[in-house]
Amino acid sequence: MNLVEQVQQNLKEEIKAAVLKAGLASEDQLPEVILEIPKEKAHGDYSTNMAMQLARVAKKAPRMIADAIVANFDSTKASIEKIELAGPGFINFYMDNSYLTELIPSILEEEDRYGETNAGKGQKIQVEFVSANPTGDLHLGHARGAAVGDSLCNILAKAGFDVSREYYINDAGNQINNLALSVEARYFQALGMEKEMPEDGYHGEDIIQIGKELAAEYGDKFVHMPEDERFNFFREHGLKVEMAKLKKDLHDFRVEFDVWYSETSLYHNGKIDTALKTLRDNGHIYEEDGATWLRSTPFGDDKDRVLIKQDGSYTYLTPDLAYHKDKLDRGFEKLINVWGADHHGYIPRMKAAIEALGYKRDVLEVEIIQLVHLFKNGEKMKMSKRTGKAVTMRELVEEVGLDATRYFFAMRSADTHMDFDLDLAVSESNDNPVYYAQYAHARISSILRQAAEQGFSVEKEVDLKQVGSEKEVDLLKKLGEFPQAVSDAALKRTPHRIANYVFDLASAFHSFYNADKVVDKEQPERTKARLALVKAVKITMKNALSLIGVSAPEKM
RNA sequence: GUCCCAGUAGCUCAGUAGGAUAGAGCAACAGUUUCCUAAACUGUAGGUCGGAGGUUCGAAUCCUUUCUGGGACGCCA
Repeated sequence: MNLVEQVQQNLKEEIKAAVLKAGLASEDQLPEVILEIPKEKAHGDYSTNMAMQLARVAKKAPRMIADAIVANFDSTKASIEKIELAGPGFINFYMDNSYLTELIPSILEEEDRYGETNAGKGQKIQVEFVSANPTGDLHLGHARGAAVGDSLCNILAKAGFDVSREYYINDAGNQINNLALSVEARYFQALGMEKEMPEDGYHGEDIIQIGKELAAEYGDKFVHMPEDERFNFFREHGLKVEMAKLKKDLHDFRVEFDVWYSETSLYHNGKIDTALKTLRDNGHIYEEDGATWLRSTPFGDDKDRVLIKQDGSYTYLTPDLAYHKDKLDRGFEKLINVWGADHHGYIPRMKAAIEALGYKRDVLEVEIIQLVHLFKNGEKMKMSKRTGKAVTMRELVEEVGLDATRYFFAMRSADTHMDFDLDLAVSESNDNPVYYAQYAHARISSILRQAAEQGFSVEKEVDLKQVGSEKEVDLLKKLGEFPQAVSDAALKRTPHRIANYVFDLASAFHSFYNADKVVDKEQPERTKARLALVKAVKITMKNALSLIGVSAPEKM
């Protein structure tokens, strides 16, 4: 438990004690003590609505209850400077904030580890994200999914979850056949021969490129090859090239996976059969119209789902549910799937399948990534995978820059539609929030460099009484909130909160910077204390930025 | 037609498990540099939280209904 949590814990205990002492409620009637940080500074550092919560139990007016609580409150045990009653019955606590300075040495000590919490209690959690078909370039929507998924994983890990990041490769099924036929067509075309693209072919630039490369390397070697042999080659080759490209693009986007899970492997290792057997044993399968169905409606699905089609092949759901069974068999207690908005309707189906397999439906959580609209010169840009004119993730990063792209995706809550303003993201002006945060880090680096030139060094043991100006206290409070922000973002699966935190911290720092001078030869003791403070900010900023995949530059 | 998501300042978005006078950035307006990076800071102005009912001490938040925008409703993946 860190310092701030400790102080909050003490305060909660004392509130509880006061309520009991005042005889307002018995131990088992006592609601959980809710502490909040008031928006308004004038309302103190913390406030509680305990008096209002107790109104029903104690059958008294909230103000009277609040009076009784305050009268029985022992201020000496909880770093309280003053208590006030306000509004309908809020109790506002003004802290003796000198304890906050203790944060400085503790952050300097923890360094990279600062912000780690035990909110996840080591729970084994698996996050599946991106999982785009290897049939073309990653585009805008995938980029958002990748940024959100990766940030979420970073945050979960920081908050004490045991996280595995996985990518489900759809390397089986129709789309891969279409990939093979598309590559084949582009290959023939590269040789100057007529060949039609398949009906559901992939028209991306990348497939044209593969065709050209094959033509250049092998000439017309494949033209004369038996058709099925040729098909197999194009299939394998297309898959190989697409996967390599996918992995590289994601790596360049600062996204790494622990497991790349092949759909095809489920066909070969019998896991689909096992899953089907389980469903059959549980009595959730029936045959009709020459197909095999999952009776999913009892588990909240709109209609039952086909698992094995008339032609004997599986639907998309079948290997996917086998994959999810495998995840659970591997011991994960919680599964998070990060899906695009177009898969929204797939959720009840998957949850039903999980329940039919004998697990609790709540082990699966789905985070939906809403659509991204790209704006340039105030105009909305169209995207379509079919025509191949989509803006790819690579193009986006090349144009906008990696840090700005990651930050822009991280700063919005994932389940709302997003307008991505290209002009703003590209601009290196004060309009751009990415640089605002990075600039704080660069500024601190600059201060530390100059302090070093003047003979100062950052020490852990400093005279903490030197720290106490209004801006310093604000900054310290922000620093202290970081672990809580991490826990919160993790438990609520809301990575954008970390981006908000980054912004708030930067704001608190810039404000401090303009009010208080750090390096001052006339005041060596205060300088040392402020250097330590500023170094703590630098550490925290870097830690927070890294959670959302944004770099922390020393210079700008 | 059914289901899901969204609707908050001119624009883009927050809003912490129902709390106090709903916040921030940009845009607008007015200021700050003999001083560690002005990619910064300080201040002013800007709102019927889509509309209407309801639940209670108290609602942007929960419930019902309605309007608007987007998405999903395959033996596609």
